[in-house]
Amino acid sequence: MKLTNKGRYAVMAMADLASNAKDGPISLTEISIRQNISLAYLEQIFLKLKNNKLVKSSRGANGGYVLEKPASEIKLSNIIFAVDEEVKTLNCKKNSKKGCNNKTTKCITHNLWDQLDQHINGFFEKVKLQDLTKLN
Amino acid sequence: MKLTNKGRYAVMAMADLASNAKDGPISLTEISIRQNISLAYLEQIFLKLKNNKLVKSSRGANGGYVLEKPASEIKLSNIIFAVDEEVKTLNCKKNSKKGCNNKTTKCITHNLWDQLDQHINGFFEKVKLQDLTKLN
DNA sequence: TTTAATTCCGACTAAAAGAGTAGGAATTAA
DNA sequence: TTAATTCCTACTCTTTTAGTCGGAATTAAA
Repeated sequence: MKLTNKGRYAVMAMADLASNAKDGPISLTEISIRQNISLAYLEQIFLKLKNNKLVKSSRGANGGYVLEKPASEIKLSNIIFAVDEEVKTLNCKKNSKKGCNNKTTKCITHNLWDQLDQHINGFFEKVKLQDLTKLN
Repeated sequence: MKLTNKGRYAVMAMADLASNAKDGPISLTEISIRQNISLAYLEQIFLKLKNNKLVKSSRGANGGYVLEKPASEIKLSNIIFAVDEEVKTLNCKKNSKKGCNNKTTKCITHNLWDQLDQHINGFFEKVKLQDLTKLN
């Protein structure tokens, strides 16, 4: 599975965006200071968030980002997926015609890991960006 | 969180041990062949499993391993924990006196990641080694 | 029209973790 | 005595993570 700082930062930044919404867009500089994440790193992350249609940008002075949709409609899975590309624990060879571990059959744990994936994904599917502010 | 090949291999090996139980102990060579995991790697893994009292060893020729407890009493969390040392997704600074990201407060996602940890751990707590054979 | 603030973009790098190898010592059944 | 086996430590190669860096493009405001 991939659940790294980058994924966490993305969630933090999106939550920041949601809870500090104001009239115009919010600049990464602001978020960088509030969340203590390097600006350059945030830029990388927001590029992906933007490509995944989670935020809209305006360039130039006073530019920045806003959420593309209401926070109630953004699932955490969307965010994680956007920056980490996959939420999968399954390390079995996926694309090989053969089964796991290059044997002809699925390994004993194959279904188990599948279930775990569903379990974790389910968690991130359930929680919306909006819910985050309530957790604190 | 750490959910790596090593953890998966450990579960596979333990399941192998459970389902191929016979009169005497089972050697790592056997498991290595059946599960297609390198012998040297298995040795590393079983060292930890043994230290965590999940298996018993007998040395010398015809030696090998047996489960220390019935498969119905071994939780997957025990196995994962034994080889991966921790099941934690939380990347926030843990031991620092300060909060996450060196700020004085917990980060927005702190509780969220805590919940996720519990969610995943709950999954591994529920499943027993014995249950694995039924999944296939 | 200039300047400063900002997003955009690709390339680069250092550190850590993952995945496994290698070599040999100790033990024990046959 | 020998072969099979666990035990143990150290090493190495590769991939991933977690950023940094430099500069181009854009735009509001002075």
